[in-house]
Amino acid sequence: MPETPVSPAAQAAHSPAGAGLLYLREEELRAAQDLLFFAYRDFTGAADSMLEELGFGRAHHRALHFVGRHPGLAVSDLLGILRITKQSLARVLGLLIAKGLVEQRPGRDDRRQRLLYLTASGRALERQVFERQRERLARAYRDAGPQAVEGFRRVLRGIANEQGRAWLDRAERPGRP
Amino acid sequence: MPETPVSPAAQAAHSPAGAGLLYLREEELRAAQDLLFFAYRDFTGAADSMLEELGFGRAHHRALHFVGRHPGLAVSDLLGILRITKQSLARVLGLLIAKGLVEQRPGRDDRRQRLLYLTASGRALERQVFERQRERLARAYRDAGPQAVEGFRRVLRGIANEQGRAWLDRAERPGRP
DNA sequence: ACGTTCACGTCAACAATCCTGACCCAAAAT
DNA sequence: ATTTTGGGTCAGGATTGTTGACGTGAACGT
Repeated sequence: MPETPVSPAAQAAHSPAGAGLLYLREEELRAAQDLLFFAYRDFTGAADSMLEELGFGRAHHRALHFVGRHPGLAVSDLLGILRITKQSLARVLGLLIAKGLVEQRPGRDDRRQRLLYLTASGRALERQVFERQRERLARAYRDAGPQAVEGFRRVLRGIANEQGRAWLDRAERPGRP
Repeated sequence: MPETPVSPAAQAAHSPAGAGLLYLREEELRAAQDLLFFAYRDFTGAADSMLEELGFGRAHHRALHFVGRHPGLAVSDLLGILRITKQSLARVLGLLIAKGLVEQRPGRDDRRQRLLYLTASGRALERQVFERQRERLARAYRDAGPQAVEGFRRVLRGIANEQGRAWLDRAERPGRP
């Protein structure tokens, strides 16, 4: 007998009287604001001192990170991910390129493009910065367990918009989203 | 027969050959970087246009939010939450106070303190901004379901540091953390 | 071939938000 | 009485983001 597909919310609605929807209460949603703030604050903060020593800031890290995640990323795509103007990115990217961490190559299909790649030293640096964040993340994952991690991923994915999800998917399956 | 307490990570380790630790692989951790970025980007972005119309920015929103979450918050505590200097906060808070959204009252136990409260209009505004973020969050929660939400909370809580967790706990049980 | 559009780059000035250092007043602690 | 602490102010500087304008050359459409 095939089971009828039921959404997670619908499943919860079937649990003991009304209790199933507690997680949608205002207080729960407000707590999420706090959770996101503190987690993001501390996650990004973990890399700050290292970035600072190198004369970089978070903006540089973000650029470095996404170029590393998507080798051959087009400038316009990076703009779309970071949600900043090209002038703003130019300053940040210019420094990364000047420092030999990022390189640009003309696109094969469109020679106007300046596809972005991390250099070997760029990858090395990105890895170093990643290590600063990794331990915090791994510990949180281990403490929470795989089921919780799956839930974490599902919810965050749902908070991100369509474009964000497309890039998340692409990171798993290389190719333009 | 009482069950022996087993940590979530240990439970996972007992699952089919090695698969239990997949969620701690580097690629999984890297994906978390992306997830956090996109979710936070879009979550905070949801309120930006409203804030801008009012002549405020994210810094103002953060201050407004936490004063609302913790009525009677001391200035030094807000500094500790936001991780900014008092000079920086002074500008932001000064505007909120000037606009009649926040008020200060001397502490009862320590008259040097300037305890912070949202005014009625401050609360009204904070609620309006919250509504901008709420729907996105609620939809993500509904889609993911209560189990996933619990997981989300557990992991984010684990990413935040001790101080963050203390404030998270206090938001649930009013009182200084 | 030519006109238009597009990817990216540059220059410039300004804004939001954060920092450091210094100094001050008054309350609290020693 | 002296020292420490909570909060405030002044000032100058840094990071990162914005807007507008202009330019080059590749790609596209006619």
